[in-house]
Amino acid sequence: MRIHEYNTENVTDLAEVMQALADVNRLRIINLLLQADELCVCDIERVLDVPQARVSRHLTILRNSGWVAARRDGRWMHYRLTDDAPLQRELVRGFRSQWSGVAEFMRDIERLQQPAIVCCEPDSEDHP
Amino acid sequence: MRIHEYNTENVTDLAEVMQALADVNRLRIINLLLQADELCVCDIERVLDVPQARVSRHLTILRNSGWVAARRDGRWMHYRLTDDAPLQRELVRGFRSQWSGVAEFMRDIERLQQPAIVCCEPDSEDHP
DNA sequence: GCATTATATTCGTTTATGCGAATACATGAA
DNA sequence: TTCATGTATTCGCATAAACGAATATAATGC
Repeated sequence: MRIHEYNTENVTDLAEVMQALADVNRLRIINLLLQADELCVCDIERVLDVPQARVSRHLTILRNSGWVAARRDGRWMHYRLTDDAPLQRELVRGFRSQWSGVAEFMRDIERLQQPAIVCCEPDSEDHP
Repeated sequence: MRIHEYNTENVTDLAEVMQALADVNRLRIINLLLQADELCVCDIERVLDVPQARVSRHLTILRNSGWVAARRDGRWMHYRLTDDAPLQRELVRGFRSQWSGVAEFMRDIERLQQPAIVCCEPDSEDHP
C-alpha cells in the first residue's frame, strides 16, 4: 500500500508503475479514461461488464501506483487519469498512438458512448 | 511461450508486453540495452551483478514479449532491443526522458562503461 | 433511527511469478 | 573424444496476484 503519491525515483517504484499496466482490466480502464476524462465506478463496471468488486479493486491498484486520482461526489467516486505524473504522462502519449488498433478497446469506447450506460453526471462533462 | 514474434492486436497481448516491464531485473536490462545497443549475457550478468540463470530467464521473458532479439555468435548470445515493434518503440521513447533520474540506472550504465566488464566483442561496436 | 445505493475491503482459494540450485545443452578448442 | 565455457532449462519452493462471494463502509433519503 503506497503512502506517497507516485514516486519513480528508484527502479522498484518504476516496476510497480509498470506492473499496474500488466492486467487486462486495468488497461481497459485506462483506455476508457483516456476517452472520457472522468468516470464513476458504476460507469466503468457497466462498460467493461465485470463485477463491481473487481472494478473497485483494480481502481485501487491504479490509484496506488499513481495512474488515477479519485474524487468523491456524494455516493459516487469519480476517477480520472492523474495529470501530474511525468512518467505516466509520457507512457500515455505512447499508448494513444498504438491503442486504436485494439478491437476490444474500440468496442469499450463505443459502449461508453451509449448514453444509457452513464449512471451519474448525465450531461455535459466531456462533450461541450 | 509465445510462438508469434510480437503481437499487440488484443488486450491480452498488450498486457503481456507491459508485464515484461514489471520487474526490476528486466527494467535494468532494458536500460543497459538502451545504452549499449548490443550485449551478451555475461556482460549483463556482471553489470547487474546477479546470477547467470537469473539473467538468462529474464532475457527469455523479454524475448517472448517482443522486447529484445537474440543473435548467436559462437558461444555467446547477443541481445538487443527489437527495432521493429511499434508499441515497444513508443514506450522506449517515453522511458528515455524519464530514466535519467533513476540512480540505479545511472550506476549500471557507469559500470557498463568500465572496459573490464565486457567479456566478448572487446572493441568498437557502439563507440565508433 | 432504518433502508437504499455506491463503493471498498476481507476471506479463502487458485494461479502466476521469481528465486537458487542443479543440470542440460551448445559451441569451440585441445 | 574430452574438456572448458557460455547460455538455457528444470525442479521445488516461496511469495505475490487475481478471483468470486460475502461483508463492510459511507453517503443519502425516508
